Amino acid sequence: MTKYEKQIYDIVNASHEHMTADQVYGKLQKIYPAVSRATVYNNLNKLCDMRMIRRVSLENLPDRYDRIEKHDHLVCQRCGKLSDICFDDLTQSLRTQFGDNFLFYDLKVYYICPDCRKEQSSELTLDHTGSPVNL
Amino acid sequence: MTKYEKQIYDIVNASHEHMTADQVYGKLQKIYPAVSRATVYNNLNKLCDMRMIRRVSLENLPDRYDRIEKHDHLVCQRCGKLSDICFDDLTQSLRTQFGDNFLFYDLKVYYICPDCRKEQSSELTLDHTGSPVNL
DNA sequence: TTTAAATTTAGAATTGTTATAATAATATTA
DNA sequence: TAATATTATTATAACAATTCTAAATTTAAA
Repeated sequence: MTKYEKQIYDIVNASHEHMTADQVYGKLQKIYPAVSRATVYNNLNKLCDMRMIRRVSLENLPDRYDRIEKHDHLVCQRCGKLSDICFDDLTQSLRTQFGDNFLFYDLKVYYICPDCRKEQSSELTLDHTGSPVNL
Repeated sequence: MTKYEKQIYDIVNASHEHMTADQVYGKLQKIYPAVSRATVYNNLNKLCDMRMIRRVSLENLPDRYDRIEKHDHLVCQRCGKLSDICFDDLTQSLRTQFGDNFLFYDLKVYYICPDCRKEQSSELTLDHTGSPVNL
C-alpha cells in the first residue's frame, strides 16, 4: 500500500461525509501539496476495486466515496444531501431469492431533509426550466 | 404534450431495456430524422420532472430511463446489465420508520449475470488497470 | 547496481450533459 | 385574421467529472 493509497483510504474512512473525489483531493493536498488529481482518481478506483471503500453514485451529482461497512443511505430529493441510515438487513432474504449469484445491494431512501422542508414552506421548488414543481 | 415528448415517453415505456439518452435519440431519429440531441435531453428531463418516467443512475455509466411503475433492479456488477425484479415492497416499513418525510426508495441488487458467469470460468475479470480481480 | 515493475504527474482527451442564443412552431389575444 | 407572446426546437458551445497518455519518478527485484 503506497502512502497515497493509505492516506486516501484513511480520509474516506475518517469522514462520514461521503466525500467527492474533489474533496478527497482537497484534504490530501493539505498533507501532500504536490499530489495530482490523477493520483486521487487512480487510488479511489483501486480502493473500490479492492472493495476497501465504496462508491455511491447519485443522479446528476459527482460520485461520492464511503466506508465499506454495510449501511443504507437517506438522500434528500431536493438538495442531494446524503446521510447514513440502517434499515433492516435484506441480505438473507435476497440470498434466498437470488442464490449464489447475489453479491450485495444498495438501498437509497429518498426524502426531503429538514433544511429543505423549511425552505419549501416559503419558496417553491423549481424544475430544470425554472418552473415550480409539486413534490 | 408535444410530438417529441409523447414519442420519447412511448419509446421509454415500450422498451424494458432501460435506454440511455443516446439510445432514445437513436430510436427517435428513425421517426424524426432531423431531431436534435438537445430535444431528447430536454424532454427526458421534463418527463422526469413530471414523474412520468424515471431516471436510473449507475456507477460510471450514462443515466438510463425507465417506466415509472414501481420495481427494483438487478445489476450485473461485471457488465452493468440491468434487469427488472420485484422484491418485497418496503414502502410500508419505510414509511413507519421515516414518516411523512419519506418519498420513495431505490433498491439495486448486484449480482453476476449468467453471461458474465460463463466468461468468468475461462477469462478473468479485470479491474481498471487491467489486473485480475476476485469477485 | 542494473533492470524491471508500479506509481505518480500534468495535462490533453473523452464523455455525458447542460447552457445559450437564434429560429421555428404553437397558442393567445385583439 | 394579423399581431403578439409563449413555448419548443435546433446547433453548437461550454462544462464538469473522469479517464487516458506518455514521460518522469519511485519502489522492488534480480
